[in-house]
Amino acid sequence: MIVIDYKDRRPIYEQIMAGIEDLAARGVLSPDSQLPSVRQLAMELSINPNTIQRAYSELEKAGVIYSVKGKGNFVTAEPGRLREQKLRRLLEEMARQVCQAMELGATGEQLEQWLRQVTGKEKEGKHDTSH
Amino acid sequence: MIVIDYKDRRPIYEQIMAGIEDLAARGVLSPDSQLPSVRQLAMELSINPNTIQRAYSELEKAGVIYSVKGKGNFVTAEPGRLREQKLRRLLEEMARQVCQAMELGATGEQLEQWLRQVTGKEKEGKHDTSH
DNA sequence: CAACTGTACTAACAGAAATAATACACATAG
DNA sequence: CTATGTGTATTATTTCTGTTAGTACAGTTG
Repeated sequence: MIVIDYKDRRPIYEQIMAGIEDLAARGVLSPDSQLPSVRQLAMELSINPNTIQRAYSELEKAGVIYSVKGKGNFVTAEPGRLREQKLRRLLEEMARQVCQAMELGATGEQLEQWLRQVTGKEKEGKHDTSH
Repeated sequence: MIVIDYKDRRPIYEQIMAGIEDLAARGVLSPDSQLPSVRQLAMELSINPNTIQRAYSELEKAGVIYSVKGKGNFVTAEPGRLREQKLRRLLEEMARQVCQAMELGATGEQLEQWLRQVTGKEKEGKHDTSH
């Protein structure tokens, strides 16, 4: 379910964090459901257990999961709350990029037209990012 | 003019590249204008000359600047062309983020409304990124 | 007890970034 | 020609982060 991309600049433990957050946000992992154990996931992904441990402990610190000694790691976050949170951060970042785009000469009208194109294609199920 | 942020994940040489690209894109550095020398800029930023050298050589490989032995480094790119290029890459990234936002539950209408708010505030000169 | 869990710890390794110290080639002002 | 400022190249060293490896210990469960 989780895929590691070694070309990705982000370290492995962050990719794992993002992968689990994503599963939790989409409801594939519902609250209180159990995650694979540190050693098991390390086996599946062919990486060191310590790396999984790091991802899990940081996810716990972020409030996404909780752990019980001797039992396992479990999901804390509800999909709705998580999606809300991720969306909010995404929009913050996009707002900065919109400002940057306007500094580069784009007008509000151009951006609105561009957005309609993108959202339009999105509705049709295709993910065409070419221009 | 160029500021180095040590909290930034990007390496110093990339921050320098981005800084110079930015100055060239905004026309502060026009084509054929001379950049500070490797050693001088290293002094100003209190970093090693080799780091500047790396930034310059990669900028040359990217076609943003050119260098003349014994004379110095000079700007190649025209502001217009650079802005165009940067804007295109920015929109590609934003398109991916729009898709992601819709996966998180945002509708096209919500995004359009959101965009009008952002572009509206931008016109007024304020950079308010709060929700 | 055995076989799972999480957790902690130390040591070693790998890669990238940055520094340090030279050295050499070219341009130009004096 | 010399001195000084350019770019360029090279090698070694350092530093930091991420990752691996191995071991150990504590709690849970059948």
